Amino acid sequence: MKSAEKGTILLVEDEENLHEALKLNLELEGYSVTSSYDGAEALKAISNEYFDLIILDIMLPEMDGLAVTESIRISNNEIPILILSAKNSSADRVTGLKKGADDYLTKPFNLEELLLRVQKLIDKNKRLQDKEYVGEQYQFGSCMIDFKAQEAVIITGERIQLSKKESMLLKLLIENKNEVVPREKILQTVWGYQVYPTTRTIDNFILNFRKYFETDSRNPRYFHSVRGVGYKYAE
Amino acid sequence: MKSAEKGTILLVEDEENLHEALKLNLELEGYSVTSSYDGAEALKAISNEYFDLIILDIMLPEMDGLAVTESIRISNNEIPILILSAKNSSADRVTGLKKGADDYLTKPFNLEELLLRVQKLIDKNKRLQDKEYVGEQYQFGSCMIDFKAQEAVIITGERIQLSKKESMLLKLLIENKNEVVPREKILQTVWGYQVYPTTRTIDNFILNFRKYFETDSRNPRYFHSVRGVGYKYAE
DNA sequence: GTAATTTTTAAAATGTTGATAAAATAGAAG
DNA sequence: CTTCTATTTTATCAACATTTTAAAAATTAC
Repeated sequence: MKSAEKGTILLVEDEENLHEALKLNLELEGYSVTSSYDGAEALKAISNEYFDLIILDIMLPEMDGLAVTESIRISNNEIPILILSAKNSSADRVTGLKKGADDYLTKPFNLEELLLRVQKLIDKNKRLQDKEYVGEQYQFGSCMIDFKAQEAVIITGERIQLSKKESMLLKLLIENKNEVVPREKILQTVWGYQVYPTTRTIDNFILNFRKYFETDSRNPRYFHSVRGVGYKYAE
Repeated sequence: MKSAEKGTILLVEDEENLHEALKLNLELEGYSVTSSYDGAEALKAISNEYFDLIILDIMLPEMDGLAVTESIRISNNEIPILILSAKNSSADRVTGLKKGADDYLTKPFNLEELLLRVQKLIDKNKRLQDKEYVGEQYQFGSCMIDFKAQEAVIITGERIQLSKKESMLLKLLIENKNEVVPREKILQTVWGYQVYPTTRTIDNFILNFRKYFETDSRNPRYFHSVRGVGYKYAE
């Protein structure tokens, strides 16, 4: 079954093995993938269906990827296009970008890089379209944190205005959830210090987090200290 | 003289020749370019100026480009970042993208390609910025604002003539409702300043809004200040 | 003359420090 | 293996310093 939660992708690639491999991996990531094997087919699919992204091989039988790109842009469709190409000359990349591609990857490519770029393109475009897009919120337990509003909302309805540094530290810990973030790393990233002789400032912030978010601040469930190293946010 | 029409760029690159060459070419394209030569300097610039894009070399003295990227993203700044790097392993690109870079170019790069990617990043972001379209009228609480007529009508029937800047600031805050709008961004959008060394002008405008629209201006319900960052309109 | 900006002082919020308490850890001794 | 002790590290608190904003008045620009 297709899950379209993360977005829908049109994959245009004529080489069967690569096609299947890509499709599998994209679907594993949660995208819904539709297949095309040549340019004409792709254009047809685009005119009938909505996609969040097109992954387009440049070397296609009959109508090549650049022509497809051009055609899409001429019809005033702003769908993000990621071009795959065996060529790695910058002249080719320039041509691709000029014709209206949004990104350009050279074969052979790293799968993780492809997936990252795919996600970036889709996210950015979703935000362009969705007015009520919420990507900067994080929920755990009975708390919801809105980084854009820089506030935390407890399920009870209580709102806590976070200070800038609180928000930064919180984000850092959450982005590294289930990993210990060393004190030095915290100081470097949030405070911008290179070295600091020892300070109790971080402890105070954690203290506050526990007061805000923990039911039993003596027995923290989310904000753990790791002696000798730093702190860890865990689910 | 700098022209900022096409956008403002912070260029962070320690190698002087490359720095100058890039700067020159970007300026020829019509961008306004500000220079930084190390990471700390860059972070400082970002915190008190507004930019449309950062071009960031990854190899910098002391604090490297990745650390800078991470710091920027942790502080909830969504400015587009284009990373320049001498390394061309996909592992490095993956790291860069993961930390929050938007694009990644490998040195030596084709100038035309750089310029194309720069423009793409800026264009896309500019479109992202005009969020939710706020029509000519907007209502909240017991107030109705008519941006076209530049006036606010309270339910009591009282009419307040808004000045041009009041109207612009109001619109900016409402367009970004429930999000903190940093002072630099306000100055950039409403006043057209890229940098202004401490002014209390914005405060006074907010002060007026609170007088106009809040029942208890000491405990604002709509126009909140977020210390060290900016202001937020919340519903 | 109105709107916009700057200046000024007061007030408030935030972040830091340092002291002490509490807890965790390691090592020694039983 | 347990217990005890010494040592290190973190928790907690309250006082303090610093930074930032509120608010009003004064000045400038249009």
